[in-house]
Order: sequence, then C-alpha cells, then structure tokens
Amino acid sequence: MSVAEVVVDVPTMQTNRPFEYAIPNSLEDVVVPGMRVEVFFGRGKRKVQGFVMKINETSSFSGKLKPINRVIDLRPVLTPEMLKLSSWLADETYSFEISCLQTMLPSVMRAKYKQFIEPVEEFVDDQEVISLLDGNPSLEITPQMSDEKLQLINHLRRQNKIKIEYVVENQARQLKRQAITTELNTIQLHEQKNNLRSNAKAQFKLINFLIDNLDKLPIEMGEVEGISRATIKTAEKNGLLKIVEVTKRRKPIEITPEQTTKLNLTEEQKSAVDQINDSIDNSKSDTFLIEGVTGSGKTEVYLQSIERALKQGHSALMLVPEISLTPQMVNRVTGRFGDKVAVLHSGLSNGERYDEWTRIENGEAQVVVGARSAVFAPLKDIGLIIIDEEHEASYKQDDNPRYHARNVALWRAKQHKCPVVLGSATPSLESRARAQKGVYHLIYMKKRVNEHPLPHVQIIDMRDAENSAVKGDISPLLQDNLYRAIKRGEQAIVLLNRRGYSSFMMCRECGFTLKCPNCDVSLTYHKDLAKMKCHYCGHDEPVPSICPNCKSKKIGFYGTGTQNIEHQLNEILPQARVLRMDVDTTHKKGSHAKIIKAFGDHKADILLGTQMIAKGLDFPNVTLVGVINADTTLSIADYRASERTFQLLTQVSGRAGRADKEGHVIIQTFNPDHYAIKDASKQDYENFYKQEMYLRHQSNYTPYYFTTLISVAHKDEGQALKQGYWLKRQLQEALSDHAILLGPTPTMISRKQNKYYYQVIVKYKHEPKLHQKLLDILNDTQADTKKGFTIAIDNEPQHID
DNA sequence: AGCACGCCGACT
DNA sequence: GTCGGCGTGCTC
Repeated sequence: MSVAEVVVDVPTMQTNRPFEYAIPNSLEDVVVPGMRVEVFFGRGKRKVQGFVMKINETSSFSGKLKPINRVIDLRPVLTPEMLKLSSWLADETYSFEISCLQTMLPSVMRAKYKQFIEPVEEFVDDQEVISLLDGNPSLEITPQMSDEKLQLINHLRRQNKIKIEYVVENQARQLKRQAITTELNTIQLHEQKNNLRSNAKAQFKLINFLIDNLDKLPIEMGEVEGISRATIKTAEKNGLLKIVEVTKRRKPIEITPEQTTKLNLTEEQKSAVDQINDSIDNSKSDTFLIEGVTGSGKTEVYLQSIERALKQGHSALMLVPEISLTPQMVNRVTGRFGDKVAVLHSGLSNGERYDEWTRIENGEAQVVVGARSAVFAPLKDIGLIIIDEEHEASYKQDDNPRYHARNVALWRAKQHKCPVVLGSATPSLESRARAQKGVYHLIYMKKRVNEHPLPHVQIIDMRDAENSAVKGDISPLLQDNLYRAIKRGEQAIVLLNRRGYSSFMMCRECGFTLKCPNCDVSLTYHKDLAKMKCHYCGHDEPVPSICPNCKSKKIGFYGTGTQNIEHQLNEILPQARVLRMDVDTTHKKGSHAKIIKAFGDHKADILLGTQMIAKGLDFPNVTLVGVINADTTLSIADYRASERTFQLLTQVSGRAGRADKEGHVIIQTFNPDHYAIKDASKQDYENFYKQEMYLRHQSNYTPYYFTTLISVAHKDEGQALKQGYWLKRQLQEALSDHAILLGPTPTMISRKQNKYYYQVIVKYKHEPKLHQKLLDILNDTQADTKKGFTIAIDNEPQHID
C-alpha cells in the first residue's frame, strides 16, 4: 500500500511539514503528486485540504496512518516543478509551505471551509437541539453567529447531542453555456435546406447561418442573432444540429489588440535579439539586462524574442509591473500573438483569473503576460522569461510569502534552461551591479528608434522666490509652457509626486530637510509621539518650529493633493480640460483604462496624476511634462529614496515627445543640485549609477550588503519593545562582528490593527548561520503567537517604513 | 488553527 | 460532586 506525503492547509509553524496518509485501494492509481486531497487532520473530525507532495511505498510514521478521504482534483494542479519551487520559496521567504503552494494557484482554488451542526441520532427529537436548528436538519456555523448561540452549541456538543460536519469546498467553477453545433457537412446541410417546406422560413435562415459559420462551431446560443430558441429546438429535434455545453471563458479586461507588423530592427535591437535568441536556441539559462533609454524599442526586442521561442516550440512568459498601468504593452503583445496570449493581472475577477489560468494549464495559451503572480503561470517548456521595468518595487510581494518575482523567474529559468531578459531604462542597482560583475549579460540600447532627441529638461529651483508662485505650487514658467502647449493643440502631463507625502519636514525657504545624524535618511514624523524619528536607528528629536539651517519659519510638512493642484490648474488655465488620475478616480475597475483612452483621444489637454501616470504610457501628442514636486520621493526615510526619485523622473520625462514633436520637461524642485534630479534631467543612468553606488558603499547598503528586516508586533507597546530587544539579542548571538544590526525601532504606522510594531534590520555580507537562526526565531515566536505576538521576516525589503 | 485533555476554582 | 474556564500539546 502506498503512502502519500501531504502538506495540509493549516498555516502554523508546527504543522509546516508533510504528514503521511494512506492511499486507499480505490484511489491507488488516482492520487499523484501535485493533486489536492481532502484529509482528516487532528483529533476531531476536522477536514482540511492538502497537497500531495510525494508518494512513497513505505511509511516512516510509527503510528496508524489515516487514509486520504477523497481527491479534489482529477488531474494534478501543480507540476513537479511547482512542487519543488514551493519548497524553495518557503525556505527563501521564511513562509509556510502551504502558503507558497496556495499563492501559485488562482485564488478560487483555495479551499473554503464550512462547518455544519447536525444532531447526533439519538437526540434528533431533543427539544434544545430542535430549537437550535430551528427545525432544519443542519445549521451552518458562521462567524456572524451570536455569542449566546455559540455557547449553546458548545454546551450541546459537550453533552454529545450534536456533532459538527466539515465541508471542504472548491470554489473553482467554470461558466457553462449552451451552444449549437452540427455533425452535418456543407453538402448535407444544403440537402436539408432543399428538403424544407417552403414556409419554414426560420429553419431556412438557421441552415444558412450554419453553412456560413460552419468553421466557427460550436457557437453559443446567445451569439446566434435573429433566430429564436424555438427554431433551434425544432432543428435539434430534426437532427439538423446538436445543443452542447461549452465552458464559456469569461471575458478578461478590454484589450484592444494593436496590430503591429514585425518591425525592422536597428543595429542595437538586432544585436540584442541575436544574443537572446542564441540563448533560446541553445537552451542556456543566461540572464540579460537590457539598459535601454525610453524609446529605444525594447518592446520590439521582447516581441521578436518571444516569436523565436514560440518557433522553437517553447512557451514564453512576460512580466510587467501592473497590467492596468501598461495597457499599451498588453495590446501590442496580443496584437502580435493573438489567441496564444493569456493575460493575468489584478484587475481580473477571481473567475476570470481562473479561466485564464486554465487556458495556460491546458496549453491553449503559450504566451503569458502578467503582473507579479504570473511568474507562477503553469506554462510547460518555457523558452524565454521577460521582466519589463525590472526595477519596479511591485515585483516584490509585501505580504507572505514575500517573494520577488525576479528571483522566482531566475529559479524557473534554471529549471527550464531558458534565458531571462530584464529590461529597464533605469535598472535597479542590484541588477546593474550584477551585470557589472558579469553575472548578467549587459545589453545597452542607447539610441532611440526614431532618432528623435531626448526631451529638453529644465530644472526649476523652487527656493528662488521668482519661481515659486505667489500662491500655489505651479511656477510661472510651467504655467507659461502649459498655456503655450495647449494653444498649439498639444497635450501635457503633470505629475504630482505623492509618495512620502507630508510625513517629513522641509524648509520652503532653503530646501533643508531634517535628517538623521547617524543614518543619512530623512526623519519621519510620528504622530503618536509628536516627534521626528529615524526608522533605521531609532534616533528621535523634537519637531522644529524654525529651520535649523536658515532660521526661517517656513519649515513644515510638505505635500499637496491632486485635487488641490487640479483647482490651481483650473484657475490658471480656465480653458484647459484637465483629467485627473489618482487613487480616487481610478477606484473602479476599468476606470484606469478609460481615463487613458480619453486622454489618448485628446478629450483632455492636461493629464494630472500621481506615480501611476509615469509608467509605460505612450501618447504621441504629449509634448510637455511638468513635475510639481520632484523632492518628495527624495526625502522619504528609505535608502532607496534617490534611486526611486531618479527612476520616477527619468520615466516621466520619457513621456514627452514620443512622436515627431519635440518634448519639453519641467521639473520643479527645492533640491536642484541633487544628483538624482540632475542625472534624471540628463537621462544619464550611468552617472547616477556610479554616484549612487559610491554612496551605497559608504553607508553599507544594497548591493554591497544584504538586508533583512524582521518586525515584531504586540498589542502592548512594552511587550513589543521587549520582544524587539530579545530579537536583537538572539541575532547578535548568531552573527559575526561584520554584520550590522539596527533597531529595534518603531515603524511609521506603528499602530495598524491596534498593534505596536518594532523592527530590527540586519545588514550583512556573509552570515551562514543567519538563515537557521531566523527559522529558530520564527519557531520560538510562533509558539508565542497565542500570547499575541506576531513576527514577520522580510528578506531584501523594498521599502523600510 | 482547532481540538482534547487535564488541572483548578466555583457553583447547583 | 460536576460544570466550565483556560493553559498545554499534538495533529500522519
């Protein structure tokens, strides 16, 4: 009798390992690794879902094995590759294996548990039982139930009058629709048509419809126009056609495929494609980093490489930051590869996501375009993985499992022996440094395809009284340029940099920001303490009322909302049509794409928005880009602040002058001499890279050091802090003198969900004991979880806040 | 997580 | 005596 190793859906440290279950004879040839099964787990009659990881001939368990209850899937939902990946991922991200297995599948395949109360047979007629069940044979236990009711349930259960039935539900369901099809061929249909009675007009029409659409069958009933259901029924009775059930694919986001023919490549593009294709042809898992300026034609390189992979019989995976942000990219891929493309992104409903997943799983789609989680797409025989805008922080998931899609992609590439292509105009420092060391192959694309010059960038020093408008945030120069662009019938994009908004202090007189004396990051305002605090080392100081640098009283929290700017624009340029895009206006599904389309159709003159307008949008009529406040990202308390600012400014500048009109960019800032702003204005990534690497080296940050952030939380602040110190002591024991330990410090939103959060940061180069120590710490803290402690470990955090 | 077991104080 | 509350330990 064979035995299955099953990882059960009980996400705790103690159950984070496979449990053995006997495979009953009836399921002997059915159960295979990668399948989901239902098993009894624990003392009671609790049923849970589990994943079969492995099948053995013998058991190593000394006790009596329980049998597998039933299988949830007829075929395995995870391939051996994915099972292996989940183990690696669990280890890498310090997460439960079950969480990793579940994140690889569409959410509808996550088990839903229900509990029902049923009377024990002898007590079916018991008065208390009858009143509890209200005369029904069973009652579902819901979280909304009143405490009294739950108490009564407990009471009756202790008396053994009722029992609890567990139901494990699979939510995955495909939409079924009725469709018509026929087994007759054209000739037979023509014969049938001739045999019709002359007054059978509707039947005549129907047969014609069938003849015309023979190659498209089966066709859904709803799509047959002008023919009634009764007509179809009659035809079915006469053997003309058959009614079948088809699984209807729910319609994913509105994609308007952009038909582009294969373009002729420039020298740079050709060289890039050749290098990538060589790896595809020879099944080498090389990693390429394409550092290409905006407009250098990276997309065409991607498309032609995908084409090569397909031609070689492989599939291809392409990751983009967040699809709803780059509809134009999706449109181009679907335009080139049509039905072969599956699209996965956060805008899909759970059902839609499941449908797309199914299309990939059964091989209908060989090209997958998607956001972060698409890296787990069940593609077979991958020939190429592309990560566009590889520097984007959204590739890292910020809750468990905290994986980075780039690392998962590299892992899968090794399994599939295929290349990975990372593309960006502003690569992350980590990737660029790896390319420097020769770990990645660096490909430069310095020329723009259309040979247009880069936009002319102007930096406005807002400390200068002439530039800072008397009222409001829009400098006279930007006002003037907006006016003239609109007058010429051109469009403009205005970016309001909102991240880090209002949590730091800046002097409007001299541009001074309050920084930590030890860590070289901005101090952040803590409302509950009414103090300025450093997130790295915990240093704090009082909130200043005058600028320590120039003694001006104009120091304050910095930040304006998009609505405010919209107001100002309306006042200054009453004739301009302003379209605002921010979290408020894009809340509804699809509204994002609508705004983009409206702007593309020139239904507005100015597109005003936050970060989200900076990415991947391509509007030929935009000639002017204005950045209201370039500094906010610079001042957030994160060592990546300069990198983020540089990336944002470079990207948004690239939005100006994409077609044959020259572009103009105006950047308003209080820090005109900062290298991130200066280099962005020149689109000089390489210089920025050198500068930033130097500073990272000086202050021991990524990529010179690895960082791991561990945070603990508790309802009681004292307890949380105590745990923080305990954590630090534990780490100190295990680490060498070379490692740097910071904290414990409170986090900015130190009281989400009524809990206090403290974090410890480890910076290190080589600490072989760290991994195991963290696992031990996790284990110890998990045991305390009932006492209200929670812990989170984030390897290479994207932001520290 | 969720369940049973077991120890302990409180109460019909 | 026994009911119910809570701490502890285990789940193939």
